[in-house]
Amino acid sequence: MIGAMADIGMPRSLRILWDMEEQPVKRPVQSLTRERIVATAIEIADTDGIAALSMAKLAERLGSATMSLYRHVANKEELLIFMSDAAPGTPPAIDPGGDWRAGLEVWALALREVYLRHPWILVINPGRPPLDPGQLAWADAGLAALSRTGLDGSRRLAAIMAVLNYVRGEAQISAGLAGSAWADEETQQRYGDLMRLLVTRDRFPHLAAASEEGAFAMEEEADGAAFSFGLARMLDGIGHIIDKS
Amino acid sequence: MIGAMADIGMPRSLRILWDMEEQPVKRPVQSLTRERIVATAIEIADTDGIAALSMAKLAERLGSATMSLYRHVANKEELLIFMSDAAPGTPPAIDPGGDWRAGLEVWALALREVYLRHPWILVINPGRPPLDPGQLAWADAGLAALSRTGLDGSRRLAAIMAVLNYVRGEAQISAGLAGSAWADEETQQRYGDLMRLLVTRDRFPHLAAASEEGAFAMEEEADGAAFSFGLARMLDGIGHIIDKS
DNA sequence: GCGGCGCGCGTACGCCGTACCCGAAGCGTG
DNA sequence: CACGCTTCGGGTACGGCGTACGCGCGCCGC
Repeated sequence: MIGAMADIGMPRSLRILWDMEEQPVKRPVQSLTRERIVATAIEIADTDGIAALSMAKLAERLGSATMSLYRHVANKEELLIFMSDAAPGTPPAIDPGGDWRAGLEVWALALREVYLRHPWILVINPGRPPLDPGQLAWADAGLAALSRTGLDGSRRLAAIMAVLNYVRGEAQISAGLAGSAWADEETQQRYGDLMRLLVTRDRFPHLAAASEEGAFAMEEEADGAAFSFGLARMLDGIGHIIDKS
Repeated sequence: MIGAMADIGMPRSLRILWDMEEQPVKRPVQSLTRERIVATAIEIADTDGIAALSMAKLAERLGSATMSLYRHVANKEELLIFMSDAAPGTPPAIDPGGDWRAGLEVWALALREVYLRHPWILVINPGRPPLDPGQLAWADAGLAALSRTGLDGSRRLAAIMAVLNYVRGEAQISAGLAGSAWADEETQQRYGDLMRLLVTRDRFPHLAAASEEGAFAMEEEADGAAFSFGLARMLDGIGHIIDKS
């Protein structure tokens, strides 16, 4: 099977990821392993941001020389692929027999949590469809929630992709703000002030109207509220076609 | 007013952006202008990708020395902010009196087009809420579509943010694939083969079930279809609360 | 005429990813 | 036991990046 993959022209990174699953251990003792490298890289990216992750810094944290890393990863891009396969962990177990909406909501919330804990996943662009074991496991978990809904296969897939896209988009903005200088409360106060200053009725009439109704006061509350609202609308929409099918 | 902004502690980049609007021209002749720099930077990022945009390359394209750019932008990060303000252009004019759903759909499609034309917008993380004139104009256009729906201000804002988040998430994945080696048809064929090879019933039961129903054959068609499906679900969900209000 | 200032530029520095080559240790084979 | 091969960790070196800093030129108001 692995051979077949090579024939098809699977990228090196994916071959390694799937090989790993097939033949679990059987390695000689070695101080530097891919697992350790990837785990440490994730640590750095989580705490200091993806921009602070350099091969030199990573090696220093591992107590090794920079170039030694290249025994285990082909280059930095491959390291990032390994990182984004490992970081999400295992998806929540969704009961295929349970309520589809509750299941999908759990799934979406877990996914958002992953993105908020590892915001750099949203920044590194895979440039290819999800084919690593990690991503497929998450897709499978999402589909589990919809398995008894009567939707056909392509609809089920389209539905979880829609939810995933929404979660991804929201998380990216949310994570971007959380990790910046705009996170603290005082600066958010300033944001409201600036908004009221810049949004005038003649320039942005509809924005001004919403602002006068207190839209931006609302926005200052827990950002989870905005996320839940959008998610609920998406689930409403999915429910709409489930009822009709 | 500009003074007030400075008092509040507005970042330099935003002050420039809004200043520009207030006092239109009145500049001496100068060969290097911020407008020209930003426009050329956008050109490079669009055609060669954001990774290919360096200050040196930009200067070369402009026929100037690298360090001359720093007379007009504080640093590269500020340049990126200027770029993402300018690139989206003016939003489509939405008739506030028209059908809200049609209006929002036009808005979402235009937004997606912006993201596909300038994929780098999705990669650079603003790290702050949208406060530049460009972003606010788009928000205003989106809100126009909902102005007669009976939703209150914060709901209208939450609704367009939900749509924006979805569009953003979808565009990011879609743009990532479009610009990669997986774009051509032959490789997509391989993607289907790999999928069928890796997705086994014991490992990913629900994914396998969807696959057997031809979910991945469907996925190979125009990616616009998947986008429209998710957007329709989101709009269905928004319609659901409009009807109830 | 002249001082100041805005503009474009050149040099230099530290950090980045990584190509390339070397030495040491463990292994099966003669 | 000797030997070569393979595998692993490391060191050096290079080109490219963003940008701090200082210089000279030309235009402007006085």
